[in-house]
Amino acid sequence: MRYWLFKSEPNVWSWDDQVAKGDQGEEWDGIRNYQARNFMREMQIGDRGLFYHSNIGKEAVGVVEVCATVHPDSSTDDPRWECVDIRALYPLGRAVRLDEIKAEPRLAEMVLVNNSRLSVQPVSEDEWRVIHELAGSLAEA
DNA sequence: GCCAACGTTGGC
DNA sequence: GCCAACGTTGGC
Repeated sequence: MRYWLFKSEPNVWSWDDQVAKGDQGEEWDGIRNYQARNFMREMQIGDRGLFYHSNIGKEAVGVVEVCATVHPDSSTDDPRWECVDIRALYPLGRAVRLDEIKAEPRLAEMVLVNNSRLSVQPVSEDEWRVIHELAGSLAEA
């Protein structure tokens, strides 16, 4: 199983919106960046991801699971763009803010810190554990 | 609201 | 295939 991070502006699509979709999940559509799309192509069902609020909040708020592998993005006719489906699994014990992530030496290599514009990105297993530690959540939840 | 960083586009 | 111009993202 691999770990990822999904960025969303909460005024457009928030964690609460994601939770409201329930177990059926929702397309992670609208990605128009090759790097991000290529990461989605690597995703497997059951992979986990952090749900991160950009712009407003700037914090990781919950954990999602990939529930459909990559398929055409229904929000465009352009065949270049594909996406996966994700569903909400559980909220973090508390939100972990970007400034905390930047202040944590063990997270200095996170893509979020070094390439803040990439909207879908991989997270290492160590980083995954540290985020959960900061959130007061069990990584195995 | 500003602007730096980055990605994409298109002319050559 | 280079690179200038432009558009977008996202932190501040």
